[in-house]
Amino acid sequence: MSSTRSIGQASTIEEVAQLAKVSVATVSRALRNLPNVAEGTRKRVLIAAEQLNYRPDPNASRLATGRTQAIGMAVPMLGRWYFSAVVGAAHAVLIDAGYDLLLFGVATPEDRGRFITEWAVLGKRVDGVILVDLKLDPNELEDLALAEARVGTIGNMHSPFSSVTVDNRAAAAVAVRHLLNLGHREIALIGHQQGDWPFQVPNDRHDGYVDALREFGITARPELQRAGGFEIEGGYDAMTDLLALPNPPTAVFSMSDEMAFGAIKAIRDHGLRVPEDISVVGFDDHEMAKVMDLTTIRQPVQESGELIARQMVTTLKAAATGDAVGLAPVHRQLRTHLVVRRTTAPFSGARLRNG
Amino acid sequence: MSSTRSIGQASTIEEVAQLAKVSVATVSRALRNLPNVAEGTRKRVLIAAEQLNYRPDPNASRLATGRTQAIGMAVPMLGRWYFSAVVGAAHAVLIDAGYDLLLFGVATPEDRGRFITEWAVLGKRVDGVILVDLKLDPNELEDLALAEARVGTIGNMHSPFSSVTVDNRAAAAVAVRHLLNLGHREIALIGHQQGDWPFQVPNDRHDGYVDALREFGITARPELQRAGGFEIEGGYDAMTDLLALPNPPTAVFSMSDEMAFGAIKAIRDHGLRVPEDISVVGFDDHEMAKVMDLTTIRQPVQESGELIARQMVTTLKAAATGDAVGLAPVHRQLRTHLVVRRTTAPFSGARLRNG
DNA sequence: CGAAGCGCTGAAAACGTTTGCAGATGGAGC
DNA sequence: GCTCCATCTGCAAACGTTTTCAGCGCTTCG
Repeated sequence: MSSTRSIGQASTIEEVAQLAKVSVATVSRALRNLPNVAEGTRKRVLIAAEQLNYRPDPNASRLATGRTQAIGMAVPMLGRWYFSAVVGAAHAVLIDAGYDLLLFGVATPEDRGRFITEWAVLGKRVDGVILVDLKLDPNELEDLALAEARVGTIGNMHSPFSSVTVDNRAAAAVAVRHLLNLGHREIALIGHQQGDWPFQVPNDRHDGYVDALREFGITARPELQRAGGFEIEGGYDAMTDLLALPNPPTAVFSMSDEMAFGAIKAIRDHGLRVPEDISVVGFDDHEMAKVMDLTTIRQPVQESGELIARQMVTTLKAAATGDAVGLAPVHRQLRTHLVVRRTTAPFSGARLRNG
Repeated sequence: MSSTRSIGQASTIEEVAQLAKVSVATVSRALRNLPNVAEGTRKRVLIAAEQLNYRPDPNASRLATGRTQAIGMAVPMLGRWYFSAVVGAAHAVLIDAGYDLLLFGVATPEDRGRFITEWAVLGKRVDGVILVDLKLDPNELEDLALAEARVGTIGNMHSPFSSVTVDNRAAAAVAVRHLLNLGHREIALIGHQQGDWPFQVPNDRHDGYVDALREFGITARPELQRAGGFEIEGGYDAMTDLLALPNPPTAVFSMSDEMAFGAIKAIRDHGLRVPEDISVVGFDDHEMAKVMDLTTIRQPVQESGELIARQMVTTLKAAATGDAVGLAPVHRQLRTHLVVRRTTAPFSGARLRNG
């Protein structure tokens, strides 16, 4: 009985060949279901392989073929819900298609550079790379193109590579417009990043915020815009600062639900109520948004991960078969929509004042 | 200016050798900082390598050495906060130590088997494997041992392998005792799993729940124990069921914070208050626990990930240098503690009744 | 009956490293 | 001057696959 599941030593294709009384070439062909091997032979090989519990050494394959059957995923902030959700969804698709998934955390622009040049392009670790919310600079784009890297992106569109995006600018505008329509005029923004920031998404959402305000004849005021680091804590701190303003905002648009959660907590800790005193709208539709009754912009997170993974798989298939048309990048823009829950309410008419 | 960062074609060790006018063997040695290469030579090689932007092909290295410089992480439910936090923490350590991180989602027992035998043991993809919350059966243990696999585990202790754990049973007992001390007697459990379940952790927490009740002379009642799938939704459903009982519980211990969040939502949707009507205590100290004011058991999630990763790195170093004592497994048990917030309160004396 | 074609198989050359072994060089000790 | 040793270097054999090319035996067709 132990014979059926005993693992034994790793065996080589050579041993399988001997046992099946064929050459290694034939074993290789038989196991990969190539044509041109007689049915009887294939069966003998399969039996021998089974008996020896043979598994081809992926490193040898990779060396011989130049293909790795692995794809890399570059992700800023692995701990954030959005990213782990995307990775989880992509993972399922990739494993299913027989690819290994290598994870690469990209916290800083330098990391990103290292990742792209050393790891992805020069280091032959993966057949393709999925970039989540990373904005590439022209040099990096060129490097990747020169290396004929297979790239898919989520969050940003880079025209030479397939992408899955949402219209962050329009979606943010929808969120802010919702607040404006409720009568709010002093609307803060949490998540704004000043200066060079290696991500595009926050910039787009910022633009949407400005757009919506402008429609109502309002110019965005810098003191109402706060960085939040896209974490709960950062949202909390940003909101705390906003509450200390002489004229605190009556509504807040947060670029991520997690920062919104922190903001809500800060508001409550301050003795104020959501939405009666301050309205809050987030972005993501985080799984906790329902629990928190958070009004937010839903974006299809899992679906994005799945789609880009699937796209990557087809791209690689096209590359393998030399199908040029299959290699053309495809860009998909998925829909978002506003989910109104209970953290937003009409402007009461009462303005808060400090000092 | 483009010359400094141009990536160019991947170059082989052969070309570096020619440029530096030495043999490939010397290049190999020089780049790996082996002794026995003259300083002048090493410099020539470094310059040549730099100039050609050379990076060794990892697959060729792996084939030649049998080492992969990669470690695999097996994780059930990639999307759950706990797991992504652990992965994130481990990732940082591993990348830093020069290892690649391969992710492997293990949703079912079959997955786990496939992972262990085919992927980790027979497939030479990784030098070591970190198992998060996976319980191995004796066969799998034996397979891994036979293959001399380097294994580290989080959540469960398997004596032949290094581990980082917490005392789930004792910690759960602390949580339930907290409720008992507040006067609660009808205490429900969310997260209980019936039948064969491939994870140990829930079983331990279940035992702790039973332990604490027994100390107070209470026998755990099956109808108060509900599975919750360790997700928000599951917690919501479980709580909804509990609320429909003729005599609903006055307090709930949830095996994870996420299920606790769902439970709280269910209680509120039912028109009841937390903690006035029902107390809730969770497990994890999820980053949202603070926002939700959830009383919970804090466990050192990031620290666990870091520690097991570090342990893996030292184990592999020991294996490489043939240091037998360094290979001995080390088991670390980290402390948990109860964080009392505001979802627990003394039993009011009023029992809820349905029907 | 010979040539051509087809289906199957095997020999051997890649793929790009690492490493055991031996050789070359030069200095120290006698 | 010779031996010995230490230091450095190169040759060539691995590592375990894939893939090209040629060859073999049969059938088919002219």
